Amino acid sequence: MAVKSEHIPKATIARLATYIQVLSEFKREGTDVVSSERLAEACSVNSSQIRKDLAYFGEFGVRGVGYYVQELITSIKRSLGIDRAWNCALVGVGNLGRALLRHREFSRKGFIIRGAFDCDPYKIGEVVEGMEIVCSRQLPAKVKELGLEIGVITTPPERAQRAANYLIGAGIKGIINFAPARIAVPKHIHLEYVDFFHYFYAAAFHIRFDDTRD
Amino acid sequence: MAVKSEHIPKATIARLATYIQVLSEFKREGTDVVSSERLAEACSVNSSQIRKDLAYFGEFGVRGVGYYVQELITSIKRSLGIDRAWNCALVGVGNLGRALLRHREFSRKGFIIRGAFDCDPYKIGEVVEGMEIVCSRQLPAKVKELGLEIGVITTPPERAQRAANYLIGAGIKGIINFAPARIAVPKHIHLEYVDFFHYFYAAAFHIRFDDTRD
DNA sequence: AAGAATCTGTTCCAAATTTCACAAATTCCA
DNA sequence: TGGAATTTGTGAAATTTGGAACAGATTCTT
Ligand SMILES: NC(=O)c1ccc[n+]([C@@H]2O[C@H](COP(=O)([O-])OP(=O)(O)OC[C@H]3O[C@@H](n4cnc5c(N)ncnc54)[C@H](O)[C@@H]3O)[C@@H](O)[C@H]2O)c1
Ligand SMILES: NC(=O)c1ccc[n+]([C@@H]2O[C@H](COP(=O)([O-])OP(=O)(O)OC[C@H]3O[C@@H](n4cnc5c(N)ncnc54)[C@H](O)[C@@H]3O)[C@@H](O)[C@H]2O)c1
Repeated sequence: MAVKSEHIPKATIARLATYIQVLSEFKREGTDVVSSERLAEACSVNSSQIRKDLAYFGEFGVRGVGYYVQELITSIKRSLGIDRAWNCALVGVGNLGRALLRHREFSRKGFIIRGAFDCDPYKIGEVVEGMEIVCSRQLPAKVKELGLEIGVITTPPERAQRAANYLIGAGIKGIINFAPARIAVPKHIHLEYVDFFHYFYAAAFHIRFDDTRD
Repeated sequence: MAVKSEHIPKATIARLATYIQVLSEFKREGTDVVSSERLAEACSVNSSQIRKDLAYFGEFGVRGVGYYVQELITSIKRSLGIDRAWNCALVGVGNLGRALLRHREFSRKGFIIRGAFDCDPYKIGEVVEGMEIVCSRQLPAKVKELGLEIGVITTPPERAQRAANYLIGAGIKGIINFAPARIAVPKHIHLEYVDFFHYFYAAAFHIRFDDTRD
């Protein structure tokens, strides 16, 4: 994939995800071509922002016409590296882990949970959504065997570092941490934090202070 | 609460959430005082970033000393408007909705899910985590009765707009949308999108392109 | 076929955000 | 008590990000 520029802003990656979502809706509605202006409106961003975001990766539009919806979806997916499947390991099969396991959309979008790991002996052996829960100690073997690349941590926060250590030792390439705990990883491991409370805090802050401004 | 400045960057709000998380860990470990330098390291940010973020809301530190951990947690919480409880409505009690309902941490942090709504007749009447699922049509009555302020949408994406409409009609003040669909809301309603795929896309992108740079 | 209309890609400028650097405040210690 | 050692809060500099504007490419219209 040709990345034209060195560094791509985090915000651009976030917006590209939105573009895919909205473009998919357009496609479902039968829209074949879309202008940056129309896409911008649906995504609540500026149209030149969209054109600039896309320009990091190439030229995907046709002047005087716009963007072909399906083609643009494909191009963005290739740009993000999601034009192929990613094998994931889920560590911690509790409430949230189960919700993720049962969510069909993950595999549909190319993120396939191929291993479910827990350390609770009562859970090991249980089958959730056609997937047998195995002991965390089997991580190294399974990561190699199944080619797992992304680790998803849904353990309690105090166990997140240990789960990360297992994953890293097993040779995982990136980690998505749903537990509300900072964890330390070597520089070559990509780490994403998913903090639900962040969104609740932001909502509370804005509700409280946006319109009680007197 | 005294907000010193007009506009506060979204990124600042996000970081404040991280600061609370890390400070809580420090507190648990028995640390009473912390410098911006040490906090910065734990949060992987620049120390003057922290000082500037805090400066939006007031002066919470002591020169030559640092910040008193408990005091700073309290100050940040007050700054964000989470020094009180927020009553929430959960709309769509499926896999994800149940995970959220069962998650004790929400009420512990002051976000109390007081109403669970669904439109599936098979689910209405069921009790999850001590909460009876009621029909979405009861939203207006319940929002008033229970003083619900934040609506949490965990319906399928094609129902997200309808759920939002119910919530808005019922007089909710803000919405957190876990469904992967853009929704339209009036300007006075605060809206947060939670898109899990965003994190997976970002991970895929960085794993693929950070270290295959040749 | 020529001119009007449309819409992208890109350059240039403005605004916002982050980082640096240091004066001011506080503590510690001799 | 005074001077060294810390560490905050903040103004100024540097960097990053977003937006306006327009040349260049394409289609539409007559
Ligand atoms: N449930 C939610 O809606 C929700 C929302 C936001 C964040 N979270 C966070 O997600 C995480 C999981 O939440 P949950 O509600 O599913 O908790 P849970 O207690 O239901 O599940 C945690 C699971 O992790 C397993 N586990 C513990 N240590 C482990 C280890 N070292 N290796 C492998 N597995 C291990 C436990 O056996 C358990 O099955 C928590 O950190 C929580 O704070 C959950
Ligand atoms: N499960 C996950 O891990 C996960 C992860 C990311 C995103 N999401 C998103 O969260 C949403 C919920 O996912 P899920 O797995 O829980 O789906 P689900 O199908 O298990 O649950 C959806 C629930 O919403 C109810 N519902 C439908 N229309 C409604 C309406 N108008 N009013 C009230 N309730 C209504 C349904 O009856 C059902 O109980 C989806 O949009 C999904 O894409 C889920």
